[in-house]
This record gives sequence, C-alpha cells and structure tokens, in this order.
Amino acid sequence: MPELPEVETLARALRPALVGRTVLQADLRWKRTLAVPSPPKFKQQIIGQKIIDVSRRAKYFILHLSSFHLLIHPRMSGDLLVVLGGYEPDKHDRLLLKLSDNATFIFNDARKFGRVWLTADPAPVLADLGPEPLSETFTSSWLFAALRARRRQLKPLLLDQTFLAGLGNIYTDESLHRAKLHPLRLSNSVTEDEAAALCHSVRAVLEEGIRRNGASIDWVYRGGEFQNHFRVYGRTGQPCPVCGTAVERITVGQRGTHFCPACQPISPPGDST
DNA sequence: AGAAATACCCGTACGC
DNA sequence: TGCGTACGGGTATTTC
Repeated sequence: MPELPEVETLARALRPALVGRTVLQADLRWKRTLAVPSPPKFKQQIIGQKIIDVSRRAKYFILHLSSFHLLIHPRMSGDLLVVLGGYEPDKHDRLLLKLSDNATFIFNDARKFGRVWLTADPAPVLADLGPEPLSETFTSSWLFAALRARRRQLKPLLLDQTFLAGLGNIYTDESLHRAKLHPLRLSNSVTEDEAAALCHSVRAVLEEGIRRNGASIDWVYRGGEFQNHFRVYGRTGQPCPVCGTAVERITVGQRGTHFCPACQPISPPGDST
C-alpha cells in the first residue's frame, strides 16, 4: 500500500526520533527481507552506526548512517515505526533495530514483500528509477516528450517506476481522473495540453496525499485520512464527484483500475471514432 | 519494446 | 460458527 505520500509521511514523522541515535543491536527476523548483504555481514556492518539523516526516494525509505545507507522498500504491507521505551516484538516484525536511549526502530510487514538493503552506495539500487514527480525535473514539457516517445497505455506506464517514480495504483487512478484521461489512452496520443494537465494532476494528488498524511487503506498504514478524499479509487458504482456518473472498474495489466466513463472518455475530445 | 503471465505473500472478505 | 477460497497490491522475472 505505501506509495510516495505514505513513505514521505513516515520519513517526516520518524525523522526526529531517529536522527542522532546509534544502532546497538539488529534483529533480522525473516531472512528474505534482507536483499543485501548477507545476514552476518549485515549485523556486523550496522551495529555501531549512527543515524545521520532520514529521507525518501520514490517509495524507498532511507536511513543515512555513518558509513552506510539502509534502504527499505515497504512494497504492499510494510510499515515502519519507532517505539520509545520497552517493546514487545509483533508476529509480523521483520527487522528490529535497537537504538540508543532505549528506542526501537521496527520494520513490520505482514505479507513479507518488503525488502531492505544495507549498502555504502545506494546508487545502484535506485539506478533505474524515473524522475521524482515532486522535483523540478518533472515538468509538463518533460512529460509530454516522454509520453510521445512511447506507445503504452497510460495506466501501466504511470505505474512503471522507471518512467516516473512513486505512483502506485491509488494515486495513478486519482491522477488520471483529475486529468480527465482514460487509463487505456495510448501515451503517444496525448496532446500537449493533456500532458500539462496530467503533470499538474500528479503533483496535486501527491501533494494532497502528503498534506493529509497519506491514505490508510488496506489496514496497514494508519494516521492518514486521504482515503476519505478519493474521487474514483475504490468507489466502483458510486457517483463521480465531478459529474455524478457511476465510477467504473476495469482490469488493466492485472490491476484494478477505477475511472469515470464520462469525465475520462477513451477517445480524445473531438475524435468522433 | 512492450505486453502478458507468474511468483512472491497473507489478512481479509465472501460464499457455503 | 467454521471452513475453503478468491482477492489485492508492487515489483522482479520470465515468456511471448
């Protein structure tokens, strides 16, 4: 579930409790959670490291340590928290870091999809990611050129992290609805104005998600309230907030896809076909 | 190149 | 109530 806004919210919320503390013990409770390096090396490398900073890239949560970077990708059901004082591990905790001042950093992940990397150089792990949608490099002119350069359906393309980094199923559906673009529209059919609208919508949806502290669907991430403001996601059969037409749900590339058939026609405006 | 299928997982919702 | 099963979600991998 965590997409860009949820990971950003976690990074902002946990930063004050993490920065400055030192890793005293590491407890890896499910070995496949660790992508890199081997478990013995992991423990040896991370113990004694001081947390210098906390950040995010795409959906990766990043701990900047004295000599390493700890990257955590929560995938679907991963959750992060810091507990001050005593802590009794949960059944689904995958990695526990005991920190100085009696704090514990916890990576909990019921579905075991999440992965963790400990590396001196995070660049190779992040190498294939597309631009950050909230950065200055994500402009309507870049998006227009990038869309025209490919011939793919918009929904799978926006979910492709090498095209644009950070959107998941929810924010993609919401972005396409706000831009009035059908999820099956081919990327090379998008006009300059539509690309500008999509660029603006992606930013607006992500910013609203962050402003509302993320979405709390799928029982995992708590705290946010953006789920109360979805316009199409998970609203199959309910009225589109813009025009009142019932929201439809189709499957695109094995993903549930929600859209308003009236606001998001399959054909570009003016195209009688 | 890109589409499609598959694997990885398990809490939840749903049907009986 | 309890049991069985389909489902969803992000991404790596494989196959077409």
